[in-house]
Amino acid sequence: MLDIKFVREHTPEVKKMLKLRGKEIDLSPILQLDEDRRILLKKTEELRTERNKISSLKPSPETIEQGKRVKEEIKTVELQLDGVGKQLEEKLSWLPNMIGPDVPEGRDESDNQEIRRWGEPKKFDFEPLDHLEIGKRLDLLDLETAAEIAGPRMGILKNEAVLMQFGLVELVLKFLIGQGFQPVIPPALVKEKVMWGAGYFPGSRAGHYKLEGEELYLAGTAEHPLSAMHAEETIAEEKLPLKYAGYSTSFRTEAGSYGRDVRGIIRVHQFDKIEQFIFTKPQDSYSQLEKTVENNEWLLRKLEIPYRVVALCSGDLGTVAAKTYDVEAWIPSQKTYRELMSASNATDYQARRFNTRYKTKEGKTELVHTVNDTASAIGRTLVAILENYQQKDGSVGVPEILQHYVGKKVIVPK
RNA sequence: GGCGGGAUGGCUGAGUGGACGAAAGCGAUUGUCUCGAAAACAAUUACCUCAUCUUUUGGGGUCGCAGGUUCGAAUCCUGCUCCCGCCGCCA
Repeated sequence: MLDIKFVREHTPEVKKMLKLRGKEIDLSPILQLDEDRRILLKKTEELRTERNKISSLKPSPETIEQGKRVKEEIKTVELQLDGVGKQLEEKLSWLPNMIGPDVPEGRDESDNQEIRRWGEPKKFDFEPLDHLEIGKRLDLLDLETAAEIAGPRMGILKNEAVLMQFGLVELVLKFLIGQGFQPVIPPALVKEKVMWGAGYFPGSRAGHYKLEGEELYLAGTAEHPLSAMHAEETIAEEKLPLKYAGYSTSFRTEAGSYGRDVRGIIRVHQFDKIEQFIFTKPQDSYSQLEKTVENNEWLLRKLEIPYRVVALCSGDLGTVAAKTYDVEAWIPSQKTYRELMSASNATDYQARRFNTRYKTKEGKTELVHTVNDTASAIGRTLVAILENYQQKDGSVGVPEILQHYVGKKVIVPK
């Protein structure tokens, strides 16, 4: 969420941000509500001052009579103030974050800017199969049975794919622990206020599952519970940055993605993921963002999967993100790079909603910044491995770093 | 799921209608003392917010949360949340 004071004092910049993001939100109702609220606040406080004065006097029939009158007035004004305040917050919570420095301007995905590439896409002397076909032939993936059990966009991982998943989890967690991250398995069910605080509500409500009869949602990513870990807290400066590596199953309705990535497990309702989440001092958030991306690159290099790093343009940026890098792996069957990881600096947008602050050495309390990045979206990582390591005879090589987890160098048809 | 107990400042904990933003102790910070430290003594020690002549002054709010009663609520009433204990169930 943006600071209303900031919106008031930097209205032209906020308008420019909305334009760059391609959002059509009219600021005038927000500014009007803000003004109304401040007038009502002043009025309320004046009346309260009066009440406090009266009630500090010795009670007499006159003062009690006066107090009764003031009480009624306060009631009316407070009711108005409350109403205006709620409207303001509702409207304000739809505004996306300000755009960070060096974010390329653009309308959509096609304007994203490639930052760097690593590795050469492998030349196959045969037509490479897609991961679903490979998974079927090697008995690693079963989407038909999954569909019977749970409907479309679901998957069953089997055999070596399962071993690879656990291998990846261990590999990535150990690496991140070495980088100062605390491993965490957070709840996959979260309260509405968590979804709101993380910045996904109200905007992305439709993308998430709500539990019948409960005020709980299935987390769409470990980012949701992790972002709330220090809500309503003031963290000591020397504890920052606080770095968490959260492992969690993630759930997405994928509403609005009809027809996209329908084959295989690139886009499914349920997947497992390790997420990097960092609470940091404001001045360090952009450098932390770069570091998380380096961690992504470490993994893909270890797996020897060609990738590129892309900076999202203003129009493709998510609501909470001031800046986002996507790390995309080469997918041979699609002859293109596909998003595996996504790193964002949310600056103080989430911290303001959660009221997560830190105390500086000078004794001032300020909002922290939050940075989040996939460490490994395991399903998609498996896709990249299967496709890039496939061989002409139908077998799939196991990346060297995972061989000891899988117990073999090559997966052959059973 | 049932029954019982609880929630007050960084911590422990007092406070059952007005003088309470809140006793006392601990902790922390500063000072005196000391070569230095400890001890002792003294002082300071929550946060949010609005306005302002913006290292100033004044106002408002905050005792788990939300309502209510009252001229006046940490204190009374209602609902909720969370924590602790016992029983039940259970991986």
